[in-house]
Amino acid sequence: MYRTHTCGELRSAQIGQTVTLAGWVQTLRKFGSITFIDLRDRYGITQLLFGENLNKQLSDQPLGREYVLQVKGVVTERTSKNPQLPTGDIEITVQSFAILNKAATPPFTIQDDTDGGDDLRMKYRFLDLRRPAVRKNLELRYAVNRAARNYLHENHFMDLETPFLIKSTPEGARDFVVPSRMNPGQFYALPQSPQTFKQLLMVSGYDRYFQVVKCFRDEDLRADRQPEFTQIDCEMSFVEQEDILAMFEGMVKYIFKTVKDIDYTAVVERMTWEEAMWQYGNDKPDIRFGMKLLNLKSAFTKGGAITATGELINGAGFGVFDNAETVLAIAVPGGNEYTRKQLDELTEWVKRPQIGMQGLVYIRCAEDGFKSSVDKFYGTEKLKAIADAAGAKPGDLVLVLAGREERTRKAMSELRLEMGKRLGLRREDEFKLLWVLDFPLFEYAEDENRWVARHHPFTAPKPSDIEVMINNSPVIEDADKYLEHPYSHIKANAYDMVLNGNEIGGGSIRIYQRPLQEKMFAALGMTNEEALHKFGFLLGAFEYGAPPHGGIAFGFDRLCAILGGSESIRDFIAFPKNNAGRDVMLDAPSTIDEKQLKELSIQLDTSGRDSL
RNA sequence: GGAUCGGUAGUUCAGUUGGUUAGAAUGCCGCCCUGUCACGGCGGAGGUCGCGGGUUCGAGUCCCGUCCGGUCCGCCA
Repeated sequence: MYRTHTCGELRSAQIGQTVTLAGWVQTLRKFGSITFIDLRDRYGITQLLFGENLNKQLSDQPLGREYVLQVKGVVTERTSKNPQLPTGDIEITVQSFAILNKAATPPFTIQDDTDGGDDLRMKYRFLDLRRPAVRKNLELRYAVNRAARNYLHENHFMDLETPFLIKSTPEGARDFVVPSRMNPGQFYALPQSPQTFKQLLMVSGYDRYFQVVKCFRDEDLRADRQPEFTQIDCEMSFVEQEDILAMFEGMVKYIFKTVKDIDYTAVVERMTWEEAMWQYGNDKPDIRFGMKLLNLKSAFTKGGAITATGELINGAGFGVFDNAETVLAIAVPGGNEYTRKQLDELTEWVKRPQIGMQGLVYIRCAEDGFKSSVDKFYGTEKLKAIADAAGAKPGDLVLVLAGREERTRKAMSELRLEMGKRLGLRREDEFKLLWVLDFPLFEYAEDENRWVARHHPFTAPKPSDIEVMINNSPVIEDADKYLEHPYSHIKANAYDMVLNGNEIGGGSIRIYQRPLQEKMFAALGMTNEEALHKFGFLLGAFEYGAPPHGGIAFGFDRLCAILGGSESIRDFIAFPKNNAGRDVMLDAPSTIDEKQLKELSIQLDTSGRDSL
């Protein structure tokens, strides 16, 4: 037996017991004739004491950090206890030991505040994973996984596996493809999600399905985006949107309770997509704080939300604002304190290429008046009108951006988040859920002059919009006036779950009737033949009694990262890829040899590349 | 495809307007130490300043190119 206990479990209750431990050497502290060793495993650290009798034997052989050590000894009360360690009241007085394996000096220290950079950590990920901080993340991941499974199991969902080698249907993200040796010149694709399979399972009568499943998308990476990632993928039959929302806010609340011991008793807020875009400039608003966007000049929704004061402003000789397509403002609470230098810095911030604004107008609102960057142009009256319209109180700072609609809205959304961050309003330990509902079904793709599915092509329109879809041709006669096409107003029976400004889940009620699904494919510009070739199996299945159904998929990695208080999902994945989609430990992807290529009937086009 | 920040000892970093032998901390090696737990003390080894080119009497420092990494935009139904 290698061990009787782990390195994390012994307490003063076990004093006097003879135990055997095995683990890794965290540190050695030598004092001439005695030596302390901290022995580490997954469960914790236990101090070992090597007395005079063993010290010579210990010094006679090489022993260093990360050596694998087995010791037998007696649990002893420490003369000086360490309150920082759960096992700090005791130590093991070692009677005999064995070095189970040597270890080279690790390139970085195995501790929470490691001295290793990301690149190095990824190259030696197996060492990085020994660090308690990383281990905690993976433990959290497992806890979330387990909680989700428990909840879904209790609610009669069945975990069913779906294939990874499937058919490429490029619509949306790029597919990863896998060549088929037995079918020369043909390729499988790795699934971007098990979407069609779970719908087929509904047709088959497995009315509650789930899977914690890998999905693959060949797109550029981000801190919160990996080419292979994990979804909690779910589907239900005989449900309406309301049933799905109830079931899955239940799941997320259950996860909160189980994993974080948070009683999320509040009602999960809801907002339409249009409200989200209007009030936050963003389809996944962070509602932990206010600072809503105010449209001083509405081009966004037709005349809808201009306040009485706003109307006063509109077109009343406001210079740059008059010519701008959109003028947006936020009121930053307490922002009056901002110095000129800070405001200049903020102006530079919005002028960065990533934000891309020309400038930033500010109005400091003090008790005794207004001070702004546009004093030259506007009198107190107009400044007051803007401040009032933005809902600013004395002591606040009004920030105004103007320009092209889409860019300005996006920039203001970013600015709002940045200000929220600077003011400490985005607390890591505060969690706010939100459903965003009523997304548009279609998005206009300028470069192709056609409609694309905003969610995916299996999403059902709102029942009230089905007629509009069936009775109108998808053809866009005048590209400039796509907004006037009836299709641009069709709403989807789709929903996103947003947590602290991150989309953690998204889904929809699906189309389950062949004619509507065919109409959808046609609306996306597919010919009948194409539709049959790509999705004939699904259309066929819909002929054999497909039940009404819908579902949702949660971004598992992202959910874990947010619950763990991190922006990056990499530390919640045991073996992640780097920015360029590489596994630096394996050095993958890599070339394959001629023989493999030949078997796969693949010829590389090396023209225009450096020869290898 | 684009923007931006970074690359100097095993590691994390500092390195001034271009100027003598490129530093610190930590890690590593050796010696000393019986109560440490970030142990301590003394000593030591350790550098292709990412790579290539250029400017200069002289380049870690300036310029050009390139590679690698981080973050972001585009992209991600």
